[in-house]
Amino acid sequence: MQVHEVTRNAKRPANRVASGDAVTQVLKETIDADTDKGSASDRVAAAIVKDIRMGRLVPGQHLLEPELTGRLGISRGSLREALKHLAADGIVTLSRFRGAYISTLDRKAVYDLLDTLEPLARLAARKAAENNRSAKMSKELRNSAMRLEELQASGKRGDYLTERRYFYDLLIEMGGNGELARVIPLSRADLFRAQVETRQNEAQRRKHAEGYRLIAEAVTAGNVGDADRLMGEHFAGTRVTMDQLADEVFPAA
Amino acid sequence: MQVHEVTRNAKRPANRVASGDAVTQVLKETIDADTDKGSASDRVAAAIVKDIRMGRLVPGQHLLEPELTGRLGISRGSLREALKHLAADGIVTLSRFRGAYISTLDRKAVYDLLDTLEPLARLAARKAAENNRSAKMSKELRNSAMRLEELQASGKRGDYLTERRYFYDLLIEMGGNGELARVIPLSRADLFRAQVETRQNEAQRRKHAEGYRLIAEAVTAGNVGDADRLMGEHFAGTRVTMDQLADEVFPAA
DNA sequence: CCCGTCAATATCGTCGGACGATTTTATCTC
DNA sequence: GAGATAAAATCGTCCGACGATATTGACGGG
Repeated sequence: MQVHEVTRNAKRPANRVASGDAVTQVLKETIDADTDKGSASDRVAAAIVKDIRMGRLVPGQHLLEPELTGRLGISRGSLREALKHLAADGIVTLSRFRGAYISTLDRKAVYDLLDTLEPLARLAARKAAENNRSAKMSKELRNSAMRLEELQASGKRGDYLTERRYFYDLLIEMGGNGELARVIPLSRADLFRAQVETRQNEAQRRKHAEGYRLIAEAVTAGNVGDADRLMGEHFAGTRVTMDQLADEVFPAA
Repeated sequence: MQVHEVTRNAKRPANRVASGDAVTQVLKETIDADTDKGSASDRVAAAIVKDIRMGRLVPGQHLLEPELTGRLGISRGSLREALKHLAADGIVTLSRFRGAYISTLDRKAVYDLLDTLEPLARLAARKAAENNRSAKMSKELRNSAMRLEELQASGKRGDYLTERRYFYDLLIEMGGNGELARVIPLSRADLFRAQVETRQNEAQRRKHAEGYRLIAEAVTAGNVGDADRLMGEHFAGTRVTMDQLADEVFPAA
């Protein structure tokens, strides 16, 4: 399970300039600006996932409770709820007396994730195509796919991943399946993407971004079969890319 | 996310006699006997899911923090972690100042759950069939399917659901996909089953139990295609059963 | 007798401090 | 320099407290 940022009411990612501030303030800002509602632990969990996307937290990184409570201005109890939540989603790994670490995905974990995520993503695409009644959301989905191609070209990796998350949130919201929104491991996919994103070459990245545009077109055209098939091809392409990446990208867990 | 009872190392359900004790002791016993490891919040969450399977907690039921901490002998903090976890998995619904309730699934939620669960269950069946190397686990899976038919006939609903959960845990463990174990909403399926189980007629129940035997045979024979197809037919049968059930089984959420 | 108003109660979300258990690190001795 | 010992760090759990809000019950008027 992933961090349950409210998937309904998917929120357009803010186009914030990345001020290279002291890390001490970064998480705090993230919370105040973007995840301003929900319980304290939900806000913290969402902020940590976002910081993974933005590259401010990297796989393997050590998270200390005293430090985080200090930075985020919350109590240990609330922080522990957030970490427990993230651990259940496989975003962080908790080890007693030693602290929490941002999880690292080895090669098998990545293929397992892709195998599990694919049927859910295809379901999301089918449901969205079949259920899409809102012209506004259709337009927003196409816009998001367009922004993805722009962000890919501009090299803003963190913003690209945040926009990608928004794209999936939109797709799921359009499909109207609340269970899918709860189950689909988008946050773990964020972790996966953050880990491999910088290791891909230009062609791989471009193809990845193009996939979203094709999917958006099929979905907004109400073409259920194409939406499903294109999402499948998108995953097939991702697997090919993974096959091409060196082993060092996937440290031993 | 569902309650992450350690799915690896799936534990055979104890054939405990249901002593109709004071409810005050029931949860406590459940914890001590069956969920004896892991953190306090994990034990509590697992115990609550189990009590839902056993019919000791019913959908819509009100859970009060002071009462539960008293019964279970844990602090409020640990209980809150457990409730938060269960809420993320859609097992309980938290509403501020009003308490926690066992979630109730309306008709749409049930169909959404089935749509989401089906591709994951089929993936589990395929992976188990394709990956099954342990003769011991194959035997255990067939035994579990056999016990399911016995328990169905004997009318022990709670034990049937617990065995069913064990069957799925086995299947997933055999498949060896750790991501699937994390994502598949088995606890929510438990909630769904507990809600509808008593409303099904004999024929519906018998067919349901038979499905597991067929699946177990295909899986242990290493027949990937059949395993996938049979799981799909199993879900198709479940949908037919749901279509036949009266609306009153699915209260307004 | 019914209904609206208002106070008392119940309940959650969060906080801060405390303790034991265990790992990690630093210090000291040889 | 290596090993043993002590100190520090860190998590898991518990307890008590406070504010905020919903629920409940009492009270009085119509």
